[in-house]
Amino acid sequence: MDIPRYRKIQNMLKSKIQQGSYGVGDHLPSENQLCSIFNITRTTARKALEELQKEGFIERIKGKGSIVRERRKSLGLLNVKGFSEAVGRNVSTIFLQEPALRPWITGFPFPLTDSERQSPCIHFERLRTVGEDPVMLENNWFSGKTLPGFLQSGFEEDSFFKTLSKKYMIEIKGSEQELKALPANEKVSRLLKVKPSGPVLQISIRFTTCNPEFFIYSELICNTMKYPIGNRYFL
Amino acid sequence: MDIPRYRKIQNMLKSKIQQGSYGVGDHLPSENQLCSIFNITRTTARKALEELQKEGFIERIKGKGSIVRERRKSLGLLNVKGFSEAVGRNVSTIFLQEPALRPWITGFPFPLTDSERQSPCIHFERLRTVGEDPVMLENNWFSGKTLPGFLQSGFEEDSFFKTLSKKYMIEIKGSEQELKALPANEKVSRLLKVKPSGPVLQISIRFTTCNPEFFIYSELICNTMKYPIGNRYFL
DNA sequence: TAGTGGTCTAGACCACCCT
DNA sequence: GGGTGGTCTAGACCACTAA
Repeated sequence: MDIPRYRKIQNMLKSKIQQGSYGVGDHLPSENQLCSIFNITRTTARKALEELQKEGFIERIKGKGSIVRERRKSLGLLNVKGFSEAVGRNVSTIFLQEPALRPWITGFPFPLTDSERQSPCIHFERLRTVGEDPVMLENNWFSGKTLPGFLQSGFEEDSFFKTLSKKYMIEIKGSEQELKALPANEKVSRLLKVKPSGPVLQISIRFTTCNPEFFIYSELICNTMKYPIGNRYFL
Repeated sequence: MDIPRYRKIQNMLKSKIQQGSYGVGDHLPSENQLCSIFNITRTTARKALEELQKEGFIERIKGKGSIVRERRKSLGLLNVKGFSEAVGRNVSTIFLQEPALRPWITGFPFPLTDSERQSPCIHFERLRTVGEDPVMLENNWFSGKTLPGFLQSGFEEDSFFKTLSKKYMIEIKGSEQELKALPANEKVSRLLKVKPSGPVLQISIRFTTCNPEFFIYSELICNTMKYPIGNRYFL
């Protein structure tokens, strides 16, 4: 395998947290316990836990241990992950435009690379709802050359990011975001059930991936009145 | 000293970047060079560089080196830092309410601890401008018991966070944020020169510090039309 | 081929927390 | 006092980059 050992352990612990095997406030195995369980050194065990801390799943306290954090109810952790990892369960998604080859839009706040400009992009548009409430209008664009067969096959587990990871081995490495409060235009107002010119939050994101020439561009327009956007950061 | 060696090196490199000794695209010393310069092992050198990467100052590329990143023009890196570290130089600050003991406000999205509720808080309000443009209305609250003498003495280098660090040894360890697009009320509209009910971005933040019982609560209201809020995140 | 960052081992000492 | 995470040493092998 070329997946590092710390990442396997990190992913295993993450699934256990997401599935509820570890609840909020629970202690994960300590560094030394991980060492003996997996036959690794503390450096490797630490790395797995540090990554989980960076992702916001746990808090690490000297003398105490690694403790599962409370996940706030807001549309959280927009930093890197997609929608479904962020909120609870009663989330649904409607495709307004199915994935297809389309020209790049202009006016996006991040510059495209030369190689991206040379050919059209794959684009799709989705409306995300929580219960009965439409909450977010989401557009995604990326170079059409990098993901062969993307238009033919569907999403894995309805998740764009899981599809990238499982089918194309593309992992998100980071993101740049730009936040703007805007008045809703007619379309946004209708779809998100905001009154005309009512305030909506526009989040423009450029995701960087393990392929240094492949970026994903997203624009999220959010009705934050009922579901504010949550966000955590650790040093 | 109780400041770890990797942090000293990290801070030294950070100052050099901020002062321009290392420009965008320049290579920082490699891990091995740092080892021999400072007589440390690679673990320590790596830690210093990894922290700079987390803060968004450098990018680390296998086979190439640690390269100073471009800083975007938007009000960047709101994740953890204050205002002055984010934008360029022509930033000014007006106190609308000087620091004083005041009762806690209600309706803040983060719950206060019992110990915080028991006594009034220190609060101040500032208006931040870039050039001629008022850009952000900032309110800060924190427990009045933890920072003796705060009301008597001024800010170091006009920076709240530097004052915390230098006078009280309080370092920011992380933050939780909540983002909302709101219509401007009369006061905000007047101060930020937004039309009445025009959209503004409200960022509510709870900063966690090295003192686990001391939090700083901030509310930023931003006119994002001309200066969007920028944000970076790395895994 | 030499240099870079990424991963990993096998130890060590420390401050801090809890009992 | 025993366990936890935080820091650090002194090595090693690897994949990747650039000359």
